[in-house]
Amino acid sequence: MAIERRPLREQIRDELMDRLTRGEFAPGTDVNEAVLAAELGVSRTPLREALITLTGEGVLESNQGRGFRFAPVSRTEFRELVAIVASLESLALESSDPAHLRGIAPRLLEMAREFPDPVADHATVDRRDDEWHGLLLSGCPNERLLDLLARIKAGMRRYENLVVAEDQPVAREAEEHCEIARRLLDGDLTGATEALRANWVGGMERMLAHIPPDR
Amino acid sequence: MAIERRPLREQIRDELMDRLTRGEFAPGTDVNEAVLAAELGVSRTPLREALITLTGEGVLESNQGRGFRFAPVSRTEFRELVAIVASLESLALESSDPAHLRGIAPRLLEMAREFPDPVADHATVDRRDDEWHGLLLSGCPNERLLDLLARIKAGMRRYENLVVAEDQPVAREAEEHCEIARRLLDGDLTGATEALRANWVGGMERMLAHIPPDR
DNA sequence: GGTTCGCATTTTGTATTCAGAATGCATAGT
DNA sequence: ACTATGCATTCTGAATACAAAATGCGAACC
Repeated sequence: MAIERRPLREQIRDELMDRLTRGEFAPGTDVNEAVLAAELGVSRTPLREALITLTGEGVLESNQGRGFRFAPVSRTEFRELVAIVASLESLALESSDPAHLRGIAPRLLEMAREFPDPVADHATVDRRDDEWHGLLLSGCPNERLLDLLARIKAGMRRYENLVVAEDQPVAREAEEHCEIARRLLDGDLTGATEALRANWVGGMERMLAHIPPDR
Repeated sequence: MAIERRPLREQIRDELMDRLTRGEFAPGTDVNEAVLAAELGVSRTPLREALITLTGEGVLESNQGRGFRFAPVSRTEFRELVAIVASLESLALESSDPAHLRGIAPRLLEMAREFPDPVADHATVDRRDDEWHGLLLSGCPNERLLDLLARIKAGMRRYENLVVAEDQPVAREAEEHCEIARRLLDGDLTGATEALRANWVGGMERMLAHIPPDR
């Protein structure tokens, strides 16, 4: 067993992302460094380093003298982020080996089909969705692109807690995934890319209903 | 005059980027925190915070126990970055107001025409190129996208020092800019986007000649 | 009563200190 | 002569200490 040797700041960053995913931090809330550091059992130094990393990912904001706070959500920003991710995932798909895509298509289809299981909580749905997109992009050779996508998606995580799982939207999402998988199975890369874009735009609209009007 | 009130870490980050642009740091070199901090006249704490920020932008790498080093260059990574930036700038162009684009097109054309002035050093050429792309994207309403582009381009800066200014490539670059501007003038957004992609790919190929083969 | 000034408290921003890991060299052993 | 081990040195990683800015409250003044 290789023992864990990562800087504290990274472990802290991950822990904070976990807590964020669990809904422990509301957007707009500010961070009290001393309290949070004590809670995590570390000193302020590596905590601040993690906070700075998360700021770079758009999860937090910082203001001179006022410290860090969890970035507030806004419909505008959400639309902006979705546009970016849709573009980047499209690029990732286009750069992937077509043969590989055809190879994973059956599994993608399968995953999409078993998607709308008993109306699970949104955390489970989101995790499944992430897995699916992860597999979809698994053949992309552009490592920087995958890194970038991961970082941007981290910045979007705070939007996921706003919605409650609903039957109909989840079914729609699954249907769109099936569509993409079918195109890949046919070797229709252009069509798949188009469907992927549509999936993001559709998902965005389904989400937007749950995001309060802007600032 | 509004007096400067920014965290040291940000000022340090900018200063380091300046020095990087001036070619003071070779890719692959590692950072000695104590020395650099003394040189900048600050303590290691805000310096490290700046280093962490730059790591998030791809300018530096960090290894447990071994500190930070300027990320080495590689043809592969360069290609990856160009693909990303090309996609994102295309998206930015497509999200811009067509009327605004038509409005700035004349100025873009003008700038492109006066581009190949007496064979300036590459720093000047790069600065001009940045200005041009900056104006091109000035109408993009997607702020997150512009932020992201700025960060990714920061990560690409270290490639700019590898090339020496040459007459012919600079002329080619200018010609491509003219092409893009003309399309915008005609209101041909699709064509402009295509030409922009071509410009990035072309620029990449012109650069690749100067980047040593991979690791 | 309301507003403003000033002080106390809290919290962030930066510096300094301490601890532990990595590197390099010298020496001892084969 | 070459390898391996131990030690000294150097540097990073993390914690603590200090300084400065922001916030909140209360009293004095209008």
